[in-house]
Amino acid sequence: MQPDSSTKDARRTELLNAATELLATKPTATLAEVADHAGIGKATLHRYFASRDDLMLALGMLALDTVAHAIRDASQPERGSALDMLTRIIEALVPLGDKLHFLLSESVLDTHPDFTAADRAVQQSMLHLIQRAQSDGDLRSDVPAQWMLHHMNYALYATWQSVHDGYLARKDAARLLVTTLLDGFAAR
Amino acid sequence: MQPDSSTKDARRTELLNAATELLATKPTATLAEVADHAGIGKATLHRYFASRDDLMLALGMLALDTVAHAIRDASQPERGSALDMLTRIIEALVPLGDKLHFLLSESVLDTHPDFTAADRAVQQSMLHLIQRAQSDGDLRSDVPAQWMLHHMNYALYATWQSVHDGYLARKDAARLLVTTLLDGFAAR
DNA sequence: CTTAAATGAGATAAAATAGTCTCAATTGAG
DNA sequence: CTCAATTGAGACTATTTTATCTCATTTAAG
Repeated sequence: MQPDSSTKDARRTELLNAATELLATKPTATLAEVADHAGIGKATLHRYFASRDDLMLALGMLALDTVAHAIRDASQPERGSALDMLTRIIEALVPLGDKLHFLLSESVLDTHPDFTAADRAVQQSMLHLIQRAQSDGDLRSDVPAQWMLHHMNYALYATWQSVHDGYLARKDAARLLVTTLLDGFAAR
Repeated sequence: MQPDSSTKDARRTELLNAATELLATKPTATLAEVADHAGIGKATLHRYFASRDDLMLALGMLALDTVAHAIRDASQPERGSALDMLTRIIEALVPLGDKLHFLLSESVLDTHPDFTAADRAVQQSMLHLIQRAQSDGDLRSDVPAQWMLHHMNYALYATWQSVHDGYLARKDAARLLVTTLLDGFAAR
């Protein structure tokens, strides 16, 4: 009868997550492959997303939502310094590497104003956090915050990939990444 | 008359460089777009590379050759420590970021044994260099060399992109990347 | 159970892309 | 200059992918 909107939403999200999983590692996958991987018929896929472009936009938006949500959850501004917050955020984002793919290397999304605007907002909030850590004297001030952010984004993605490909233990990943970003590789 | 093989080779390489330029930022570009961007007709493109797959493989191989060559040139084993060599290599690789794209995120190439073997060889030589720098006490020994390598590869690509997109001065790039990798972001 | 909505499978149509072919124009070696 | 090779433009075909449509089956609310 009446479609239960919450159920339908959940199904839609599941579908998007399955699509993310596949497209993050094989961006050229066919819509038929996406439907297969999600375990649904391609007709159904089209009922949820009229075109490939629609799907890509939804994927970008979900990625953004998920990341933004993780950042909010990990922030807990009342607890700890800006650097502590950043550390918690990094730990929270490593498992979301497949979503990050859409924020870093999906040039199709660059043409969607909705997406680019929302993306800018998320990046901006991260930038402010980095700048606060610089003011606190916890992060170097002789390195541009913008650079740190960009570098961090790619490092997050690379780390997720290491875990995904089986070269790095999931539980080691965040710690290794944080020490790499903060302390670098040089021996002291 | 007789085709001058060196001229023809040079033209082929120019073609590949143009293709690299486009496909590194827009991996889904059409063959017609590739031909356009290279300033040639698509018929000619097909005369050099029978299929898209052929082109991709040639791009991967050129990327590998270029990178391997840059590494050899920058090495100069007689001059300086392993860490010095690594630093020179990083400086040399930043401008080759578009080539790196094919070594990092072109899943099509994973199915070409020729490519994966050659890639493995290059990565292996870099790994040995990192391990030497660890033995020398110049790089931390409590961080896996394999991880450093993987992280470095992505950092190189991210840096090239920053320059390419105009967010980072070409002349600042290598220095910033080296200090990031070696010293990290934490204030001392 | 009943029934309307949602789904899957696959046929089909439409569109995009890859790849082939022809021919006139250009190039470059001799 | 001459001539054979190479090229570019675009028509054309083949193939792949996207998108639509139909209909029998499944699902779940009431």
